[in-house]
Amino acid sequence: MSQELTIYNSMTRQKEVFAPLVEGHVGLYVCGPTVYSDVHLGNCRTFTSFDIIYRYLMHKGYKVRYVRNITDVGHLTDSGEDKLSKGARLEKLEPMEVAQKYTNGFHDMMRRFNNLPPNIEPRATGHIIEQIEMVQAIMDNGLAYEVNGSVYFDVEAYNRKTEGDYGKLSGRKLDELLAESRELKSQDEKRNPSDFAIWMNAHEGHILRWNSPWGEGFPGWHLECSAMSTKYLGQEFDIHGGGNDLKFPHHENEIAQNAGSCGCGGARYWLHTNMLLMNGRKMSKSDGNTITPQQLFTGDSEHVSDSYSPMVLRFFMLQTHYRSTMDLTDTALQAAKKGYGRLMEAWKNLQSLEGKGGAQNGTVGRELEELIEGAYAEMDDDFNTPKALAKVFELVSRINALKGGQLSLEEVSPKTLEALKETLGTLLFDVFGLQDEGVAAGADNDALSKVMDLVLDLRAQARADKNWTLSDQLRDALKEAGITVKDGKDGATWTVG
RNA sequence: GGUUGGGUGGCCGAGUGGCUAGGCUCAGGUCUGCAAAACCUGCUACGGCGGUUCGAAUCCGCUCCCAACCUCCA
Repeated sequence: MSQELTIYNSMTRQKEVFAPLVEGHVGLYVCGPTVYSDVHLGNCRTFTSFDIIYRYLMHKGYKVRYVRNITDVGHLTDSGEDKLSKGARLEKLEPMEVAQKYTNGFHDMMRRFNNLPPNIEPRATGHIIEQIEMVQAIMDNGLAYEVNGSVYFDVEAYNRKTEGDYGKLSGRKLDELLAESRELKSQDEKRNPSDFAIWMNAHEGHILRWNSPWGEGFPGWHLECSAMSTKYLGQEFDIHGGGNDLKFPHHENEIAQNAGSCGCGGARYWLHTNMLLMNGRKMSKSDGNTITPQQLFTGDSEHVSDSYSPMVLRFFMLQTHYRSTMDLTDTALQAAKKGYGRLMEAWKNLQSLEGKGGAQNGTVGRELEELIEGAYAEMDDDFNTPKALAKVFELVSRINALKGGQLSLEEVSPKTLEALKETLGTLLFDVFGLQDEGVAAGADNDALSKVMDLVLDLRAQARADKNWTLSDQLRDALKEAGITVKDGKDGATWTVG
């Protein structure tokens, strides 16, 4: 499994063979949330995508340093108020309380989706000094100017110096941007509309403020990512990720700040996840086309007919490539719920199988090996989880057929079957990050297990007596209680939910 | 208007110049006391119009439509 990994680089707009700066190590930076309100589903999708990427890189044997920041200052609303300050005002809390509250909520949600924590989770407010130093470095290079205690990045000067680099990530040309934005807004302090604040003067009443060479103020949005990625991953590092909507201006400005402060390259591979849509349109809090993760878990929303657990959602995300838009609809979620259930069922079935063939595999054994290898190979192609999952489902059919007797275990060597248990388990749980929710829901509950053994014994007796009325009554009553009974060749099995 | 990415079977969703993923749904079948599950079979699609090619859903051109970004957003 030491194949080449190819990654789609947004900067070059093509797939490239991944080669880290330092052999065996990967520096991964992902733009984290601004913690001024509850996480929304789009965040969950993005961070789950990167979680799978993180997991796969580790699976490939890389030692990964995964840095994902928390933005808790500098991010302004339309009206120019800091998002954290606004939250503090509305909720009558300290800004740091707001940040902590939503950081906690964010962490909790990440855990529910079974996303691994990053190795470093730096906060913008914890890196004011680094940001001030970066502002200073940019000024020293003549690429920023101060006006009334605020410092602006001089985009035009930067673009001249780098011979037109500004906008290269998002495909924008500065002169076109200028023509556009001139009419939109006149921000008096800027020399140019496309310039952006890297340090902002704190007006009276602005709570978040720090001393700086330019007076009391606070860092501009964009700057924290440049400063913190540099601090923890270096002036040049491997992968930078984030949502598609951050390409411009956030990432474009980050690049400018990195290059503008040290003349260095920053990230070598840029990865962007695509948007989550609902019913064909972007999810947006402002226009009501939105649903919270919590609402999906409980099914309490006009947009869904059923509840969908975190793992059903994770499975749903796996079915779409991270660079494609993902359209959330009730029917699609229904399909995911079914598919996830079938996958977990097959996983359980696999555990009960023993290869009965000789050392040499028959056709079925060889197919099993090819399919699981194929699944891993798909992951090497820009983390193609939908294709990998397709291979897995071909395995599901084989596994179920072996279990059901439609395919013969004589065709599978014990060695192959044992290896499959190992490699499929690794793929499903370590790489995809799925969890078997059915287990958590009761099968490992000792008391319930014993009760169920008893009930099913009684029912088996009734069935042996051809007392169909009683056996059906038991089955129906259990169904009512949320327990599904299935009669198989070797007796009945049961599942919760 | 500019930028970026799309338009695939009933729904979702991959994908490659020819060998027609996968999930869900639906129909038929096997199995079963029944049911469920499972397995098998079927539903053979690529927005429109041209072009390149022996051959294109896949390459090129034009056109229509959609989404995101350009303003806070993963």
